[in-house]
Amino acid sequence: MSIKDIAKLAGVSASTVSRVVNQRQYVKPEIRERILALVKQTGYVPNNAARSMVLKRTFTVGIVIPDTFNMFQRELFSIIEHHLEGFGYRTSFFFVKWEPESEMKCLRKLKGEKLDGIIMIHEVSHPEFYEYLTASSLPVVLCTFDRPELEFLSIHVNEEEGARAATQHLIELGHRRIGLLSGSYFSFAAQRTVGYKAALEAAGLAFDEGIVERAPSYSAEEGRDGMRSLLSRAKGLTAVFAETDELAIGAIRTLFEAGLSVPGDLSVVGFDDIDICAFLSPGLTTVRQPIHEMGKKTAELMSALIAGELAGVDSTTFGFELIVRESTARPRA
Amino acid sequence: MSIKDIAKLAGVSASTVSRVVNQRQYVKPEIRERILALVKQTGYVPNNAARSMVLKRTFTVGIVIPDTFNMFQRELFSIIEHHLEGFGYRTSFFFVKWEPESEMKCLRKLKGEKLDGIIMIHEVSHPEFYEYLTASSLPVVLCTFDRPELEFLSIHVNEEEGARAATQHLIELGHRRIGLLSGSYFSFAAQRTVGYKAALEAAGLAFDEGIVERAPSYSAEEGRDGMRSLLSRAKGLTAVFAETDELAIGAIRTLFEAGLSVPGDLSVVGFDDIDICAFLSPGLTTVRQPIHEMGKKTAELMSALIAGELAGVDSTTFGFELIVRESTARPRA
DNA sequence: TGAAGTTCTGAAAACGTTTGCAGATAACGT
DNA sequence: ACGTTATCTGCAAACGTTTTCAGAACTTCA
Repeated sequence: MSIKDIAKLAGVSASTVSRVVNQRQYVKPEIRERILALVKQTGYVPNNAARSMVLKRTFTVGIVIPDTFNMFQRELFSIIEHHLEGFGYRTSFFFVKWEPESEMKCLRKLKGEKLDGIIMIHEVSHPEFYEYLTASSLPVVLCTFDRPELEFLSIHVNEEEGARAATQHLIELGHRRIGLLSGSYFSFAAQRTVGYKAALEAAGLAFDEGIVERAPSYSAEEGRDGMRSLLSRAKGLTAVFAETDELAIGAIRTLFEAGLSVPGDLSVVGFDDIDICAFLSPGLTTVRQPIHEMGKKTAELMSALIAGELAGVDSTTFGFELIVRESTARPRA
Repeated sequence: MSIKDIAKLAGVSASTVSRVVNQRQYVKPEIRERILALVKQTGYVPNNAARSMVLKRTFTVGIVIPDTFNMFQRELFSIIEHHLEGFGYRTSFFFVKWEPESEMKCLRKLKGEKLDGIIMIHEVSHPEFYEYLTASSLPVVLCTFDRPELEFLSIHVNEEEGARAATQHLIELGHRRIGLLSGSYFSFAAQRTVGYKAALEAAGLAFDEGIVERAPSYSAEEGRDGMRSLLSRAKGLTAVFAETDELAIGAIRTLFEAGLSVPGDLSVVGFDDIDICAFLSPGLTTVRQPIHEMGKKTAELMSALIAGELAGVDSTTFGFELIVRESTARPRA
C-alpha cells in the first residue's frame, strides 16, 4: 500500500496525496477529504525509508546504552524516549557491550541508520567511537556522564559530591571504618571513589585500601561477591558505601547470608535510587539522581541541537539528593 | 559518503562497489582490494533506507513490549536480540502502554518501518492491533503468552501449572489459608489464578474471594498496596502467592513495615524468577521460566518464519521450575 | 583462426517518497 | 472584458541503493 495506490484510488497524483498527508499548501477540500478517508480506510502510513531518503533526515535519534543496563538506566531511557516523542522524534536503541568489537558493530549500525542525533547513556571504551561522533558532526548528548576533553554536551550530576554526601552521612552517624564497594569501566566509579575519599579526609579519617573492594562490574552478583571478599579480609567494618544500588543489594545479601543484620551490624548506602530501593527490607539509603529532570533536559537539548537552535543549549550539572531509608543507623555501641 | 563517492574515488561504477560490498559475482581482485581499502578508509556503510527500498526488506524485526517492562521481560528481549543478531537481523523496540491510544501509535510506527517480522512480548488490549498483524501476513511470534483463537505462533510456559505448583508447594508445607495477590490486563494473571484455585481444590481447600487481592498492575508498589489491603481484611493468613515477583517484593515490604517476618510469620511465593530474587533477603521462592531457551526459540521461529522455512515451525510450551529459596517455610505451629 | 565460454563492468531501471516548477483554473478588482 | 492574484494540480527529478541486461575483454579449446 503505497502513496501511488492511494493516488490511484482517489484519482489524483501522488503529489497531491503527499500534500494532504503532510498538510502542505492548498488542496481542494473535497479532494482532501476523499484522500483522508482513503488513508484511514486503507491504514496507509508513509514508508519511513523512502521518506528519509528524500528528506535526508530520519526523525530518529539513537540511544546507546550498555546491554547490562540497570534499572536506573532503564527508567532514564523511558523518560528520554517519552520526551523525544513529544518533540516528534522516534527512538532507536543500541545495546552495546563493554567490548571494542561490540562497540564497533554498534558504530556500523549507527552509520547505516543515518540518525538525526545520538544520545549516549553511559560510556564506551573504544576511542574511535567518540572520534566518529565528533567527525560526523552529528548532534550528540552524553547523559549521566561527561567527557570534558571532548566537546559534547553532557547532562549529569556531580558524582563526586554525591558520593561525598553518602559517605558523610555514615560518618555523621558515627561510623569510622567504612568499607567501599566500587565498580569498574565507567568514569563515575572513579569519581564516586574520589568523593568517598574526600569525605573521609574531611573527617580526618585515613583512606585504607584494605577496606576497598573493586568489583569487575556493577551487578548485584558482583556486589555479593565483593562484600564476601571484603567481609573476609576487612575486620571491624561498621558500614559500607556501595557505588551503585545494585552493588549495595548484593552486599546486603552477603550480610544476610553471614547472619549479620542491616543496619544493626552494618550500615549500607547505595547510589542512584533505582525503583526497587524503596521496596527492599530494609529500604536502602541512597543518593538519588533527579532522573526525570535529567531525562527531560536530555531530550530538550537533543531537540534543540537538531533544530540548530543553539542559544541556551549547554551542559548541565544536576543536584542530587540523599535519601535516608532504613539501611543506615548509628553503629552498635 | 555514498556508494557513488566510493565509486568515483575508485574510478569504477556504483554497481561494482555494490558488488564488492555485498560480495556478489566476479570482480577483478585488484579492483576489489582497491574498493575494500577505500571502504575501510572512509568508514563507508550502506544506507539502510536506500537498501531496504530496493530489496523490499529491512532485515529488522520489531519487538513490542510494555513500557512498564519488568526485569524478566528486559532479560528476555536481550536474549532474543542476541539470537536475532546471530541470524543477521537488527532489532527495533516498541514500548507500548496499556492504552488503546498508545497501541495505535505503536501500530502506525510499525507500519512505517516496514519490518520483516514482529515479536510480541506481552499482550495489547486493542483488537485492531492483532487484526493488522493477521491482515498484514507478517511473520509474528507471541512470546510469553498465547492467543489460541488467533493463528500466531507462540512461545510460553504453562502458566496454570506453574501457579499450581507454587500454591501446592505452600500447601505441602502445611499452609491452609493462602492469600492471592493477582494482577490485571494480561491473560497470564487469569491463568495463574486458575492454577492457584486448582491447587486449592486438589487439596480440598475452599477458594475464598476474601483472601484475594487484584492489583491494578504488576509493580512492587502495587504489591505493597495490595498486601496492605489484604493484611487489613484477611485475617489468619499464613502464606501468600503473588502472581509476579515484583508483586511479591512489594508484599514482603508491607510485611516488613508491619513488623511481620518472612517466612516466620508469612510465607511468600512469586512467579518469573527475575534476577533479583536470589539477592533479596530472604531469597524469594518462585517459579522460574526457562528464559534462555524461550528467547532462543523465539528468535529461531522468527528467523524460520521470515525465511519461509515452515517445516518444524510450531508453537512451544516450555516447562517451568519451582525454585525454593528462603521466603517459604512451614507455618508457625 | 574462430567459436564458445568465462570473467568482468557499467548503464539504467526500480523502490516510495517530497518538492520545485509550471501550467490550469477560479476569484477578484477595475 | 481583462489583467492580476490566489488557489489548485501534476510532471519530473532526486535521494542511495541493488540488480538485470547487455556488452566488452579475456580464456579456452578445437
